Amino acid sequence: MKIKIAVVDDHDLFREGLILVLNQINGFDVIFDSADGKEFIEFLKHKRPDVILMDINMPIIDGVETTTQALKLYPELKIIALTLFSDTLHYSQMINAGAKGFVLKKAKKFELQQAITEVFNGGNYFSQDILKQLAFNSINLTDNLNKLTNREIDVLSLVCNGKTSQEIADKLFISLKTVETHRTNIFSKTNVRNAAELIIWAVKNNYFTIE
Amino acid sequence: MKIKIAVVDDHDLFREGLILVLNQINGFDVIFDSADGKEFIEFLKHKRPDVILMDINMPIIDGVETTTQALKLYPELKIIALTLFSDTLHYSQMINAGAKGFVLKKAKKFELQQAITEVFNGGNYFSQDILKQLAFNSINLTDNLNKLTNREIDVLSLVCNGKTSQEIADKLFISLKTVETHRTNIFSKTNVRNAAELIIWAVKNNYFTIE
DNA sequence: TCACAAATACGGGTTTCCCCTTAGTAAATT
DNA sequence: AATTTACTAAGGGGAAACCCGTATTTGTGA
Repeated sequence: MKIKIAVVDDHDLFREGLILVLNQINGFDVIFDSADGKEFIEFLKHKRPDVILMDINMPIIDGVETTTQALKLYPELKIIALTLFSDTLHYSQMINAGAKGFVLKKAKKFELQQAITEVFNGGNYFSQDILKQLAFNSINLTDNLNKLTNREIDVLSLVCNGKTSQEIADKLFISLKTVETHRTNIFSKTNVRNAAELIIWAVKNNYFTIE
Repeated sequence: MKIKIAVVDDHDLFREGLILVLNQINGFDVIFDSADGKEFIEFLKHKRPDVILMDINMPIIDGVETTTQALKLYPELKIIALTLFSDTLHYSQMINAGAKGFVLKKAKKFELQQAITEVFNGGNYFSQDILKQLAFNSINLTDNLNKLTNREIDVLSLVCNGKTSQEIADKLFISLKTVETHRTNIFSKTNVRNAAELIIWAVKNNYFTIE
């Protein structure tokens, strides 16, 4: 019995290539692929893949949101985040959303194969780069008594992408005032004065990567 | 006679997949691939591909530098930039380096096929996304390429350190209004909207390093 | 079920930012 | 000598950001 895989990634060339790579592997079968989280959610109504590879950065609905929605409907789904980025912000969002694994796009075929197999068998898989990062941060940030909440991390992520408060409000479907509250709280927790300093803080603490 | 293609990209999964995609296409033959610009330059001593697909962001030697070096040695090489980024700075650098084409990684297989064929036949290929952006920014672009003045770089550096305009004014012994003028001019030259985006731009373009 | 943290939201006030325009001076270029 | 570029500066206006405090709802764990 082959492992049924779905691939959700907006980069067409990457997705097409990935499918060929996966189908070459014995025991793997890509049964669905899409450039779009919405299409994927639709697909789940008809069929359920064993393992899903999900890009984080996508237009319309991003990987975090897609994962959240999918798991709300079908909590038994096994989703692996497949991404360019290795910073804590990105993967803490994906882990909060319920991802079972996290593999970087720069990984080799073998690592991806291992991740899919592990997750399929009910386990987790997080790439070495990420585990290192986690270890580093847990040492570094425990002194930083004040942790950020999930929502604050969402806001932080968008601030770090240069978004204005209004844009953040629109994206998260919350009011401008709420975003401002989150910003203020983040500033006080991280001990910075403005968005510029926050970005610097986030990069320094490996919460965020500028690529 | 098949078109001999080389692929230089540090993302293993993407490269592997891309090779499979290209070899599926009739008349295409990937004869070399590498995660590393240096290795590619070495390879050119022995064999010469018809068309090269080159990633821009790579460790050690990036795509711009690799392209420059390769064309210095073998000016007849046909290099297509294959990249995640669609910002003007990235592709103007690649065009200056001598790239014959520019395709985004989010492109579809057909577009890449077209690009390779065009370039192989002595033409150029630039993706629609890029041409659109060029047209849109054509007024701004020539200014944008004019680098920042010394004073603007002073201000940029302080903005990137999270300083407010007043702090910058105090530090440089100039008036607040002058700092604001510099800021505005920097924004328009770099095509960003605010300090947050400027920091991201500056880091991306190696004007500034955090840490 | 109670307590508490988290997320949401508003009001009102201050500061900073951002944009547009104009303009003087000095230095470099043609 | 004339033109251009860089740096300086300012006014004015509107938008965002930032800083208080307060308050309701929701969810989770004790």
